[in-house]
Amino acid sequence: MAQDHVRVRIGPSPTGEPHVGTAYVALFNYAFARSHQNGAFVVRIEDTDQKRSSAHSEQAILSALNWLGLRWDEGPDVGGDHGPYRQSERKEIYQKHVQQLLDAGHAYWCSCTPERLTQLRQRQRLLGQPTGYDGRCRQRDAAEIEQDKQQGVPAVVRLKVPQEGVTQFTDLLRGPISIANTEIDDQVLLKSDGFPTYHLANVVDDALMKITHVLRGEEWISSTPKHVLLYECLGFTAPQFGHLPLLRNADKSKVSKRKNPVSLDYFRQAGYLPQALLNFLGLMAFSMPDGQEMFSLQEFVEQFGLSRISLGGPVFDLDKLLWLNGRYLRERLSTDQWVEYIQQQLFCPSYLTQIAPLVQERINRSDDFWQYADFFFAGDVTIDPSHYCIKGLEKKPTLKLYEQLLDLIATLPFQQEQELEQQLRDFCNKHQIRTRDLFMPIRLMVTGKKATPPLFATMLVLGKQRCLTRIRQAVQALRRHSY
RNA sequence: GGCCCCUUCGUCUAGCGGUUAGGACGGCAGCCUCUCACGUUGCAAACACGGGUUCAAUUCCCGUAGGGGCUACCA
Repeated sequence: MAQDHVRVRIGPSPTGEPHVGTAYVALFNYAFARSHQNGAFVVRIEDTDQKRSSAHSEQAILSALNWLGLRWDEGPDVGGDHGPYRQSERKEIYQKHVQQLLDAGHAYWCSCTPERLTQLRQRQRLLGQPTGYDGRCRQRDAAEIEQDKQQGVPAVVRLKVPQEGVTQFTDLLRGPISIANTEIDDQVLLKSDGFPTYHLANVVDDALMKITHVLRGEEWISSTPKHVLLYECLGFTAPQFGHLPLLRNADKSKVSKRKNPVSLDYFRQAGYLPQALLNFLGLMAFSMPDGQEMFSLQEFVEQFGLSRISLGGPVFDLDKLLWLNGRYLRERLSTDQWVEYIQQQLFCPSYLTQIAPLVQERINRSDDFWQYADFFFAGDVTIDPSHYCIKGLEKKPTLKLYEQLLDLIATLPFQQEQELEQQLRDFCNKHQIRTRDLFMPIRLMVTGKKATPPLFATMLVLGKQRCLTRIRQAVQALRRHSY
């Protein structure tokens, strides 16, 4: 019996917060699978970057997708016939295929140093040539390679891309796309730590997992020819590719946490309903035949079709999401359901338990609770932007400083109060500002108040995403404000 | 710099050769109303530009411009 059912997958990389882009691509894959007879939707964890991947992040991503109600048929948690579904558990499989490529002469060992590669790229760029590996290690004989290996010289395996010809594929959404092979780099397939790169792992897994259609972000278009070549070299039939337009910031750049809230945890936490967020994502690059803008996942699936996808990169517009969420709140939820939602999402005991000790020691009557705790629940805490000024600092350097602060905070773990405090103190030191001159504005940004529980504990309870969002909002207000 | 992708109101989009270029968010104005919100009615607002093809181009083709992505031992 021929296996011709549609199988699609998403391959989130567990390297941080669950990203709204992941949800967007997941939604379209889900809809594609569900709109076909016996279509399968697979989740595969692409954790080949040892340094950045974490189990915590993987958990957060799966949990966020679950929150949205996108159920998958196969995945690391639910299993399936094509597992394991975590790339870090498939190392031998990749190893085997790398060997196959090596034996067939489609790949070769390369021990060029990062320094040489950097120089090479600089030179190529200067000459207006495509940047890429120059093939120096292509001709090395077995003895040389063996010698390197004995001496423990770090080496990678590269794909031997043909130096002539053109590689073509047909994008499901855009038609034929072709790229000259001279433009294709001898891609690294196996890193020196023994892990595969995305390109190898992805191709091998999609083939072995019998994926029929690859719907992924547009950012992958230019590496698709590499993948096509890899399928050929490995003797696999390539799946069909469709590249979805990228979600954008207001300035049209690829949506990013610097310019937008992008963490699914943020949306959950900020009181967006999963149905509303999903609906909104479904409005990105897609439209219903009848123009309907409010629809369930079920309805989306029923009407879904690749031909209804538009290609301009949609700006992720919070205003419209907000409006849509409002409609769900008042049109789709009964009072009882909303009460339940509030209890679970806003006043859930575990959250209150974090807040209570901070407030308890500074009040005399429990109804003063709000006075010290409102900002733990409020969405918007903006106050007069003049409060965000830093003593003795002009507007421009102040804004710059806040940008750097945002960058710093974005990288902090938000686990321990002392660590957070230390990092922010170091930040002050580095920029030669007195801590009190920075900490009060931060306090006002994240709480809207001068008197609050200790700043760092407060920030931890609020969580990184909310802190970032509030500071970002405050900085924008300050930018518009004249000194 | 090189390669690739994209281009309808500020934003999300409909349109698949002949339309007064439609809807939604946001904006503005009116109505509703004890306030606010909701709701509702109306208004302003777009086919990037230049060549073709065609009786006819927003729609098809080619350029230009603009935007975006990629250019890692990250995905």
